[in-house]
This record gives sequence, structure tokens and C-alpha cells, in this order.
Amino acid sequence: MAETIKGMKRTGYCGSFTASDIGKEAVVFGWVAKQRDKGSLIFIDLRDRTGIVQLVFDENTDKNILETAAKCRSEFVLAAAGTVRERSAKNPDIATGDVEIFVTELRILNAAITPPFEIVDGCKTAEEIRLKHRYLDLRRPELMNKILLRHNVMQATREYFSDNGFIEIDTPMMIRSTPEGARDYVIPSRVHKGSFYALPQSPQMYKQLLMVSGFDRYFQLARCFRDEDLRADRQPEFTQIDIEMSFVEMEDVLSIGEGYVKRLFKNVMDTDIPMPLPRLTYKDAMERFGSDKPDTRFGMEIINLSELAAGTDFPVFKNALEEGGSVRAIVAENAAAVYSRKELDKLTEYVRGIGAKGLAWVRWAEEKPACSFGKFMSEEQMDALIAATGAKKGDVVLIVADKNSTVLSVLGSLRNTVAKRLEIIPEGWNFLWITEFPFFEYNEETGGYDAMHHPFTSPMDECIPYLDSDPASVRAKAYDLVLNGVELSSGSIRITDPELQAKMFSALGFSDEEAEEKFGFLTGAFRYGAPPHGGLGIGLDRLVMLMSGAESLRDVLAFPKIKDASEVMTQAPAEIDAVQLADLGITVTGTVDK
RNA sequence: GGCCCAGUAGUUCAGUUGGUUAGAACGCUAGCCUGUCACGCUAGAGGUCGACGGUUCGAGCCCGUUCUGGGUCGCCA
Repeated sequence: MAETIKGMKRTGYCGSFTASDIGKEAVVFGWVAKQRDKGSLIFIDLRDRTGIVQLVFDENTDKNILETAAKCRSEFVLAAAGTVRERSAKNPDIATGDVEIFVTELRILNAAITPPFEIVDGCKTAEEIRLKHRYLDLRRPELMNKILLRHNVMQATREYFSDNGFIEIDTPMMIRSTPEGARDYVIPSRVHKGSFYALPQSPQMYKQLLMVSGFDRYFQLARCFRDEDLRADRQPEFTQIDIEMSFVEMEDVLSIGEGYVKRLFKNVMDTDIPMPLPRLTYKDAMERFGSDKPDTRFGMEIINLSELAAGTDFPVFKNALEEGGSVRAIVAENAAAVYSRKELDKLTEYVRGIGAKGLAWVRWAEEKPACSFGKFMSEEQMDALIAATGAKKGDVVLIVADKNSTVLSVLGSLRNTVAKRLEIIPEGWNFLWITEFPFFEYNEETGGYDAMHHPFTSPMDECIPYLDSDPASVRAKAYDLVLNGVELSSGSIRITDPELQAKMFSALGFSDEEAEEKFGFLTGAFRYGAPPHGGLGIGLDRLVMLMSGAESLRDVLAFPKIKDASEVMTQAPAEIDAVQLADLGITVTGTVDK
């Protein structure tokens, strides 16, 4: 039978007791992490969110209390009162290891059935099972600490932006669906049957409207929703540290971003991040690392071998070059041992899966380098290739020939895959701004250009004359913040000139009517005096994931979704009953064929 | 939607070439134990081998389908 806590008031959290408390009376609440019953001597490790304290019961303990202690099982909820005393045998492994509480009153506030897995760090139980009992998984210090870290990050974020004159403003969760970008989650309207709200993919338009209102600096820890397939670093429901500033240029936004990074890492991680953060243009990032979010903790930069390849008779190289593509390589140092012929075949399969036609390689394991296209190469050409790549004995050179975009993206992926396999990525916090993003993205299907960012992103001033004549050359006042190869943040300076905005819409293929219908409320507002403004959004979940060393976003969300966007504990989403549907004016006509 | 990986006690795993009663560790239950902290000792309970179908004298093992979970590509302005 459960007892109450009546009359007991907690004097401290379990993890708070130290030698300075010796001799004091203490009242603690918590869960039984472990009970060690040695007959007339019983130890109970009592756990709360701060840590563990040892309760002790011995021959001086009241017999009834000893009996109660003997009954305690894992995860029972206890209240204990007693005296803090020095341990005769100290435990240096835990924070409270110098002391213990000699218990003079013990109440079982609630019993617990045996948990489906042990509540310990380093738990190897399948995630599926842990997610079904997420409330238990969260008891594990490992996981709880990640959620506590998330809280610290959110606190530091609010502090920093408030200190810098930003106003925290909530924007609506139920908004109008905009057909751009990712799929929306929609909410049926009962009042307006057949009409739907959408959950925001980001507060983009609202925050820009707040600039028109004159709030000058806004921030929000904004919940965002995207109905797209999940990844380890992608959840359908996520939180963005969303900011927007008026009367600023790109440098001002980057400087606020850098101040935030510096303060956050100092306060939460006690780490100094050197400022200013390094920058790379999109073009350089792609050419050197094959990615717009390069992991710069290691080198293995891409080398252009096109000129050299042009002199060979290897048809794969020749074809790629004739079609305007290129031949490029990365050098995996000391990789010959790991990448056997068989492993290189696997790697070839891998690159085929990500869009390459194949993988050419040079593997220098023996006296002479072995080469997948050796029969097309003279000895001089091979020497030249070795010289150009700087490869040495023990290295493997991986070469891709194709159109430029494929070559770069494939080598970019390969670079990450190989570095992980070789375990050459050092620990560290490598922040990096990527700037000068292309404005348009060529769409092979339509033969036209799509906006790479949302259509309110401003082009760079010097590119404006080329909007019509050479759209591919136009770059945007857009910038991403990358940390250790993960895109953390994305932002831009927005268009506030109605003429330029109209030009952008037409360049993107919107008719005036379409533009008015989709974005009219924003462009309309801008006619009443829009200040120049820009901002960025930082992925809070990804940030906390990296800071906590988590491998998945699921570890930094209290109640995450799984791969199919469902939630295993509550079984959401779920069907709703006919009455509810009828109320919404929704008729289910049967399953849609796949 | 495609591809890849996994599924055997509550949990993590082992299970030989297809062979008769499917094992271990932890956890759990009971008993013993005065300094444990991965407590120790003794005993015990616990299994539709994810599901369905097939091959076979015989399937945890081979084949097919399917379900569940993970990773990834597509997708994510």
C-alpha cells in the first residue's frame, strides 16, 4: 500500500550531498536504482534527476524500517529521512561517494513492477523497446542529461538574444498552407468544412511581417513541422531558433550568430570557440569538399585531374570530359590495408547507389600501385597521376569521372564515408559559414530554374543585372552555418524592394496572379514600408545532438517520432471516430490505391 | 517508393553441415549473508526461435511472402 509524503519536506536532491552535509538531517525522495541486501545490512541507491545517494540500514536501524528496506525493489518510489554520515568505505566513482544517509524513516510512496529493461547507462536494449517505455528510458542518466543539456541550451539562447535586444514573440501554429517546399501537415477546419490549416514549416513570413511592424529584432524557439520522410538527423516535428533583424546586412547577422555560438559554447560547454568563424563560398566548398556542408575536421580535399585525364585513353575519362564534365579524385591516406580489392568493389557499389557510373581507383599497397584502369595508362601517365595526387605508398586514390555536379557530390559523400571508416576524424568543434549560395537550381526535368531558397531571399547586388541573362551565375545573400559536417543553420537577407521581388517571382516562373495569390499578404505588407531585414534559423535539435554527442535526433527529444513518423508509445497518429470525422465534414471513401 | 541491415527467455546474445530435451550472461523469484556499490553464495521460474507458407523423414538454421525496427537514396524551397 502506497504511503504519502505527508510531513516530509525534501532537504536536497539525491546528487547534492557532499562531505559538508555530514551530521545534518536529510529528507530525500527518489527511485530505487539498486538495492543490496546483505541480511542485517542493506544499501539502497536512491536516484533522482541529479544523481544517486546511498541509503544505509544496519543493526542500529529500527526493525520495521529494516523490513521495509528489504522489501524495496528496483524503481520503487521512496521517501527517506535520516542523518548524513561519512562512509566507512568511500566510492570515488560517484559524486556523493563520500557520504551516505543513515535512515530513520522510510516510506514506500509507490511500488513498481519490474521494468522491461534495466535503467542503467550503456543500456543495449533495442531502441524500439525503450521507445515503447520512453518514460523509463528517460530515467537513464545518459538520456536525461541530454534533455537537461537541451534545457541549458534553450536558457542560454533566450539569455543571449534577450541581452542583444531581441524580442521573443510566438507566431501561430495554425496557419495557411503554402504550396512551396516540403509537404505540410494539415488540420481540418470544423467551421470551414473542406478547408484546412497547415502547421508551419517555419515562421518565415510571420517573422518578416514582424519586421514590417517595427519590432526590429525578433527571436523564437519555434516548433516547425514538415511531412517528409525521417532520417537520423530529421524529425517531422523540430525546433528552430528563429531570429530576424531589421536594418542589417549580412555581416550584422553573421556577427550576431557568431556571438551566439561563442556565448553558448562558453556557458554550456565551457569551451572557447575562436572567432571569427571561418568562411567558405559555396563554390569553394563544393570544389574542395564536394559538399555545401563540409566536415572540415579533416582534409582529404578533392583534386581535379581533368587535364591529366584528357591525355589518357581511358574511355570513361574521355567521355566525361567530352560531355563537359570532369575527372576528380580524393586520396585516402594509409587506406590500402582497409580497402582491399573486395572493399573497393563494395565502395564502387556504394557510389553507383548515389549517382556515379563507377569508381576508378589506384591502390598502392605493394611495390607498384595497382590501378583499376591500368591497361589504359602508360608508366609516365601513372607517374604523373601519382605526382598530381601526391599519393604515396599505402594510399588509395579514388577517382570519379562524370558531369561536374555528380563528380563533386559523389566525392563529397565518399570523403565522409572513407574518413569515418578510416577513423581519421578528430574530436572538435569546426564551425564554418558557407556564403554566396547560388540563387537558382537548374531543374533537369523542366529545363527551368527553381529557387534554391525561399523566394524572398535577396540576390547579391552585383548579380542583379544577370537575373534574366545568366540566372545560373546569380548568387544569393544566403548563408549557412555548418558544424562538423552538419547543416546547423540557414539564413538570408530578404528582398524588400517590390520591383526586385516582382522580378524574382517572374524569374521563378510565377505569374503575377500566382504570386499575388500565394504571397500577396506579404508583398502587400511590404508596400507599407518594409525595413531592410534578414535573419536565420538554427536547428536546436541538431545543435543539442552535436553538443551532447548523440547519434540521433531521437536522443535529444523527450518524445521523438520513429522512422515512419509515428510515435510508438502513444501510437500516434490514430484513426478518429466517425462522429469526429462527420463534424469536420470529412468523408472516408476507402483506401487510396498505392 | 528503391536498396541494405537486424529480429532466438524480461534484456543482450550464442546456437556447428538441417538431427532428437534450444544454451549463456544480466534481470526476475526464494533462501543465506554486517560495509556493499557490476555485492557474494545456493536454488528456481522463464521460449509459439517475429508471423505465414514451402522444401525435407526432420527446420531456429534452407526457400518464398509478410510484419516490425534501424540506416540510406529519392524527398526535405
